[in-house]
Amino acid sequence: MAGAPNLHQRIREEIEARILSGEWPPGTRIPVEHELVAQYGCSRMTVSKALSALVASGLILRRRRAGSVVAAPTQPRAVLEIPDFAQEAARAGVSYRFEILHRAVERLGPAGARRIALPADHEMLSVATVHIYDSVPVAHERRLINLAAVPAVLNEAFDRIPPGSWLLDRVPWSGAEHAIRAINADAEQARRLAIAPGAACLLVERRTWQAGNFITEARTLYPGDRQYLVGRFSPPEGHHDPRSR
Amino acid sequence: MAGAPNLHQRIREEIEARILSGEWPPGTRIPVEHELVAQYGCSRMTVSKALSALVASGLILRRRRAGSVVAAPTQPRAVLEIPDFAQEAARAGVSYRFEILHRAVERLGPAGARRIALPADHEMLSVATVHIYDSVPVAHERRLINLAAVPAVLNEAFDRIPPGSWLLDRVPWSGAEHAIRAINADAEQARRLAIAPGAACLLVERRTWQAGNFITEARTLYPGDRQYLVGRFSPPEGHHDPRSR
DNA sequence: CGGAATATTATGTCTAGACATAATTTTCGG
DNA sequence: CCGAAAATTATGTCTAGACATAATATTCCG
Repeated sequence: MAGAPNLHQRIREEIEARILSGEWPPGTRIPVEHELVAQYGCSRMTVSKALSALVASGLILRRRRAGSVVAAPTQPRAVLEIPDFAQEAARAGVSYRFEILHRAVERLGPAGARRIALPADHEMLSVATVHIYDSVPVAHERRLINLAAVPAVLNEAFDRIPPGSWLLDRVPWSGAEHAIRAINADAEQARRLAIAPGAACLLVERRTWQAGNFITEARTLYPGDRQYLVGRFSPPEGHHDPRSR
Repeated sequence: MAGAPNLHQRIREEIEARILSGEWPPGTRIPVEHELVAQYGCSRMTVSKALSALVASGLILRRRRAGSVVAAPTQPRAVLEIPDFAQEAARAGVSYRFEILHRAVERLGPAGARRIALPADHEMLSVATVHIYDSVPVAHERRLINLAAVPAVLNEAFDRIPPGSWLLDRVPWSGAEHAIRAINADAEQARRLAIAPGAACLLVERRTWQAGNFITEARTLYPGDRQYLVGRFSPPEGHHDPRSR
């Protein structure tokens, strides 16, 4: 008798509410499945589905025989979106263009090898790009692309699509690593971004892998006076709006 | 036929592998459930569980009658951990202490009201803290705590536990909002963090709500020359290591 | 031929059982 | 009283069905 009732979702939400409201603090034992079965008048499978979802979202822990307990709050986290420049500009209603400042095949040096945790001497395509919204430069990007993993990149001129979008469309990735830092812009960077030398900038490093093979590294510099990166997060995995619930 | 076999997980992993390897690019139709049932010799419930997990992780989309298809890659994201200073120091094997630089009850001014999206004039406890690892200041934090939501904070001296940890332990939160920026340290901030005036710093703003009520805002300033914030992320929700798979 | 009614299909949710397994409790023997 | 063996319990996984629903195919009729 189903198709829409979504009873398991209702169970999930009611337990979730009690946890988030503080009624059930961390460590509280959740009613055992067979009690919930009696309470909701459904089968154990339905209850189990609700509890599984709560486990997946990190709100509860289930242990055989010991029962289910409310999990300790996880360390706060923010989700940092790394937008595609063209898409972001389109949504904001501004024009977008980019310029390729540099393009060369290089061998990976010792500094890069350390960052990427890869033996040096791998052949990389090195590309420097500046991204421009309505004639205002918004980001400066230096990118390394592993030629062994993406040989086709040699045939791409990047005259219509910037390297980041080109890779995102073509090359699947299964793992990524990010680092975020603040740096003072040097003379070259300041000129490219049309800001004062020494101005604080956000540097986002992003490295991606596919099946254990290094694909690409992007080091993107954003002027720091604009609040480019905003993340929202609700405990642990739910998709609630902030300011609700 | 149960208890450990985890067949649904195996099905999930095999489909996942085909998607991540590029064998099934976005838009590819996944074999319909009854084909998977035949292929794995299990019930439809088991297959459905595997596919539900793939939906939850954003790898596939399921539409009635239309079948399941591989989802378009989501926008890259990084997960930014916001560590508890004491815990982080303990893990790193360094000593931790903090100093309260300022503490006062204030009414929310217009600038704060704009950031928090709350009417001004709310009573807030304002606290400024500096966090120190092995006598090196690692962060400067200015915090506002909503007295209407957390009146008990008036009785807390913060002589043993810093305000952030105190709140995390006591007050549940259900929504948060973050902003990340780079700024040049002013004279006061530079002095507190023992860095050069004008040095680039990372400013992380974090605002939390509970049941629609504003709880607290923390504006934490990190010296930018150290790479404090590292996020890792795998598409969309898996917990794979980078450099594997 | 075009639009409306109908049939088909794949997923969505659910039930009422089953056996498996891990961890705790209880029992029992020394 | 203590430690080992056995019973108990709660979750973990699974099955073979069921009806519901949304979207697409097909048929039918004017």
